Amino acid sequence: MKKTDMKPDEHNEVVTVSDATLRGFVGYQMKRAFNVVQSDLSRTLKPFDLRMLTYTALVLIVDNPGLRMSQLATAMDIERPNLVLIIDALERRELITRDRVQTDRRAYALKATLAGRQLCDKAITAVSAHEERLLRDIDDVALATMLTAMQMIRKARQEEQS
Amino acid sequence: MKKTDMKPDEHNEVVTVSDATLRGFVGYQMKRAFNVVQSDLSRTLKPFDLRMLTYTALVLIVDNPGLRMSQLATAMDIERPNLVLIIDALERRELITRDRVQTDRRAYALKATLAGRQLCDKAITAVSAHEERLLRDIDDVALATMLTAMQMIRKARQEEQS
DNA sequence: AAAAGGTAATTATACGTAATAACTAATTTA
DNA sequence: TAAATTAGTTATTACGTATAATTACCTTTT
Repeated sequence: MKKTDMKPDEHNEVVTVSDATLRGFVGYQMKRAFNVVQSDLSRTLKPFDLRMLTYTALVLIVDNPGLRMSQLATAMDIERPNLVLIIDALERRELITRDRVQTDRRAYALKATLAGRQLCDKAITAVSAHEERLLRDIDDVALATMLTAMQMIRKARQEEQS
Repeated sequence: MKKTDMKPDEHNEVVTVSDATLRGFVGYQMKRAFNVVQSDLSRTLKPFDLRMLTYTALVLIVDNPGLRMSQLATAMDIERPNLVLIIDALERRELITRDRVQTDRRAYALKATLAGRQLCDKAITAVSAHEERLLRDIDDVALATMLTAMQMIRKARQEEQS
């Protein structure tokens, strides 16, 4: 039985912690792994003054010029209210523009500025390098299998909710 | 190119959102998949009035009677201060006891009560059933590969930090 | 025995992410 | 035109995570 804590047992008390029950759960493993990936990602994005969600939003805006906020919220799978501050931050730094749509004056068309596109490119390069380093010991087939499985989990919910 | 939003294009504007750039990143896929798993887990634990972390702590205490808080924090990979409220909640509901260790009166020995063990068993059963349902379309080999890959990601950080 | 340093748990605080209700403004529909 | 809907916003709340600082206790050294 694998133990996570290997201190010597001096007082006949618990000195090793068994997570045998939890280890087989996908939720448990995924949470632990995601913590590692996320903290690596946060560190990687820090020099660009981007957070996980501002980065995601920026990439999607660069790739989809003219996007509206509600579309972006749907794509990011977050609630509209939570997108507002993210967009505010990107606009304040002049990485994106937020222009009223002529045909629907309730909506904003989001577009990346030149500075936004340049920062986005640099950030993507940095994130790629960091992921490659973090995942270098996992072979390509296993990685592809994991990515496919994770996409299936996303789809599983979509089907459940409809 | 796969699009996530399939509304009809009525005004020649962006109506589909491409996440092609992000889709290949493990961090992106894992965040999305983890959101699904976590929200399913939260719903599953709600009837037991447990959250993800109180559940994890309870299982580990049941499996490791006499555990100390600092050991539990290490095992859960969270900071000691953040464990305090979790343990408070479990103790308040009399699912665990928190007794001073005689040989080291700074520390507490954590043990599950009978009620704690019973609730834990029920919760584990419910979580197992929900995970099985969520993952039923993923074959066992792919699942095992994913679990292994996620454990390797955890180890990758350990090595980096030493 | 006293001093110095370390450890266990706690308190307070802050940040990032997520969910909800309630609101304004604009648009669509009935 | 009135009613319902949609886009975006504000405010609030909750959860998970991280750090600094504090108290109490332990261990080691002298």
